[in-house]
Amino acid sequence: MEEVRVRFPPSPTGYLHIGGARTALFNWLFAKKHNGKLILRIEDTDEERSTQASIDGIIDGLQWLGIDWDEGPYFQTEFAADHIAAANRLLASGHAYKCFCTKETLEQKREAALADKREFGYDGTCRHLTAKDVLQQEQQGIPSVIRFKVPVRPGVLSYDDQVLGCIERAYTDIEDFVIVRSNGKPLYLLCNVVDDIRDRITHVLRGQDHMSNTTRQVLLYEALQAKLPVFAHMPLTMDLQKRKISKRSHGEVVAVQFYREKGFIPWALCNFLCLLGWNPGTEQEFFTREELIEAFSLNRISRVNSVFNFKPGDPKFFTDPKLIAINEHYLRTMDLGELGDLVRTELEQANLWDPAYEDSKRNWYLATLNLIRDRFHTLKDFTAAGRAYFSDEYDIDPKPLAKNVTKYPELAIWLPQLAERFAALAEFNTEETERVSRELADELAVKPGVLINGMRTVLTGQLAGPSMFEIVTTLGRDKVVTRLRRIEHLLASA
RNA sequence: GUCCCCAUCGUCUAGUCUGGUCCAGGACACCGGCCUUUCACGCCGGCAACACCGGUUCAAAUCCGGUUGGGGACGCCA
Repeated sequence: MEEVRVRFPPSPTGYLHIGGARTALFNWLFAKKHNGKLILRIEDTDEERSTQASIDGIIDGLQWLGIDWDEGPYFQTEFAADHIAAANRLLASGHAYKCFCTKETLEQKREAALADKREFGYDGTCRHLTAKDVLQQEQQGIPSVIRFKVPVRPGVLSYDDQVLGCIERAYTDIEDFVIVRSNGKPLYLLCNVVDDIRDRITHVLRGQDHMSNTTRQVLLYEALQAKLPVFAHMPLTMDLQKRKISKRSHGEVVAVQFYREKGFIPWALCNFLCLLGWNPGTEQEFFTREELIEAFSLNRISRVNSVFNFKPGDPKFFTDPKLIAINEHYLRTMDLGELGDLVRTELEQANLWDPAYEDSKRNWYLATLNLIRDRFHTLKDFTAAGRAYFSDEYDIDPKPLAKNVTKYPELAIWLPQLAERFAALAEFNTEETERVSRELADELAVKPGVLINGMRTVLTGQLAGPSMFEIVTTLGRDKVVTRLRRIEHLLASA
């Protein structure tokens, strides 16, 4: 059987956004599923808008997501000779012609047609120029573009889309499109096809926004006498207002980089993205890489555009809540060693990393992550809400401070008393610490919760957290005693 | 304006091809309850959808037609 070869061809005119990442992911899954190859091809023929920073950002984003490719990155501009040769072949075979209409003229015609609410495609002015006319114009030094000559045929052009089924379009609805600029540089429509033919691409999996390109490109394949790849157009990703998401109108929330900065687990993003416009046909929602590759298939891609559900300005839903939920799931269930590596990066960035976490304190490190990860949303929480586990310098959240500490001024005496009992304990474990805590509460005739919640606030700075006596034993006697003793300073400064 | 695509809970979606097992299932979100030393964990429960009209049929979310709605494309961008 023929080898499956797919490609991801981003244009380097901005960062990698989630729509592009999803396209890359689907291609990657398809390649893996069929033991095929994924080719990364940077389509940089738009010299004015392509930037090195974009190229770096895209590659960086793909690598972070774990989407690897088998060939490339190729750069489209390196194959300019192929594109020009193809254009000349089309010219020679009568599939294309030179057009001397100026941009200005065409623009005027377009505007006039638009104003009259008429069809505004190219009117074919230069299509029937004789060889003599062409020569004459060229001798006068009039610049020209090359246009593809859409065949005059009755009926419709059709291709079989793996997602949408049979797609048809009347030949008469397709205008003669430009394939080479007047400066001699070939355009996307042509370059893309020439490259796909050269790279022996068997399946073109891209967004539905390319559908009108596809009909024209089918014509190009035919004229170049190349075998048609299989096409599959996937639904687009929209915002809540059903607008196609874009960097320009949505900003960083649609950038892959944003999720990296916000502490998302790369595979969680992949898992979320693949569920946007695809489903396995079962109720499974979480997948390992192997499971997802196994489950993936083109015919389960949805035909309907999906909404990336985020509300700008809402801090709780700064991105799609389902993405947050999936991230939380992985945070809670993933292999502790792997989580340890991810959190290490966070701690290092926050200057909280202790090399001993890799050896002598390894067990403590992993046990602590396991204890606190249950209530966290992103990797950033380990250095924010979880800071007190890794540093003695942490802030007390004002909310629990008011609710659990300043509301009971006597805690300034009680907690140091508790500290002394902890210090005197023969065994510092969950049972013993709980026992003496309840004992003291009893003697003081207060509810244990007063002591316990006050303790949580002082020890961790947080309103919520794991079971108190798990926290106490995790932090260790020294830190607990020290922190409980200094409550007076805390209250004085509060 | 022209062409193309699409239409199930707030969101992601199952079910549509092969009509009956669907007074429509799951997940997220939301609401309520439970657990509890807290809670952002966990458990249990609830709310919530077949765009509309017509046709075919014993039977339609499912097939057909129309309407409406949404999206995409219409560049010497990719």
